Amino acid sequence: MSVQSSHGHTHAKGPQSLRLTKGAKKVLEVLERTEELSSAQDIHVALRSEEESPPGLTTVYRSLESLVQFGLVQAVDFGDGERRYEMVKPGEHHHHLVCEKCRDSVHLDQCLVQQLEESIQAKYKFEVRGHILEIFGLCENCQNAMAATGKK
Amino acid sequence: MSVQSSHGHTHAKGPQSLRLTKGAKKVLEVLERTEELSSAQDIHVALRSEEESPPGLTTVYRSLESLVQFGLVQAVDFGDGERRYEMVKPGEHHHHLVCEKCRDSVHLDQCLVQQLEESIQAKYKFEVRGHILEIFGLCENCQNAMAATGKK
DNA sequence: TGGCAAATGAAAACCGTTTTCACTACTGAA
DNA sequence: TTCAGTAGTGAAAACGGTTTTCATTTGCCA
Repeated sequence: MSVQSSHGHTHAKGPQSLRLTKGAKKVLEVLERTEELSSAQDIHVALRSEEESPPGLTTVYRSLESLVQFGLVQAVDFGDGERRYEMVKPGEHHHHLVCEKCRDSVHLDQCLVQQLEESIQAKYKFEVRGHILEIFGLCENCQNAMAATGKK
Repeated sequence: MSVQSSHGHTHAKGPQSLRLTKGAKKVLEVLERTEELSSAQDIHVALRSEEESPPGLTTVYRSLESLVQFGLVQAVDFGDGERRYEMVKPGEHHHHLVCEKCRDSVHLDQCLVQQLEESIQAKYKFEVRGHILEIFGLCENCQNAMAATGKK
């Protein structure tokens, strides 16, 4: 897949040929320097605080969609009704530990599911194309905080 | 945790003592005889087609919430904006293969993450309390259908 | 039976996301 | 360089699942 600049007339006939639009570049910049996962609205807020004429929310959503198609960004869903995004480091694929208390998340360094896929494929004749795995619980800090206050 | 009937005055002081309300029972009945995952709206539709005075959507949502708290039902989120629910068979914990085409889902017979939890706990000092793992792809039928029509 | 808290339903509020539509910006061709 | 056409953008509206509000009903208990 080739990534080209915005507004180029490509004569590619793909469903939609992918371009890196201006807005998408700004979105990507935010994600590049953000350690944690960001929601579309997070990104929008960030852009508004630093750009003179920041892209609107709509454009942020659209940019994220195409960045995901590019494979530059991956969407992560914790099932709390708000999708989050992060840069894809090439060749990396990983999951998160999400603290239920402070919502901080930690990357697990590699994909824990890969080795399962083959056996699933064989056993169920199911063509695996993707998966979500997110692990919830309490980070060390919150464990301590709760122990201190006696809350459960 | 004790499950009691609706409207009972329990003198338990828990945050909210859990009761199995009339609406929740009906919701549970639907889930009991449903093989696939059901959304709140699925359940509501099912109830409307078979009850003289079916619980409203609001009640279905509230029932599901408490059934999840009871531990009788688990919520599953595929990240498509619609939460689904299923009965928890005691002691069972599993994940799903979800076909991206027809949305059918197959239960995996056991939890694939359990053995990971210990090592995560040790390595990250993270207290694991739960996780989501759902695997997406194409079921055998849809693979064949696509092969037949040449679609990709 | 009367009182009261819990349960319920309808409608409205919510909130993240998507769609619509008018307008702007860019590009390639003439 | 201008023109035409297409892609990108933003504001506002639409959407859809879920939650909240609030008035009403239900059923337990004294």
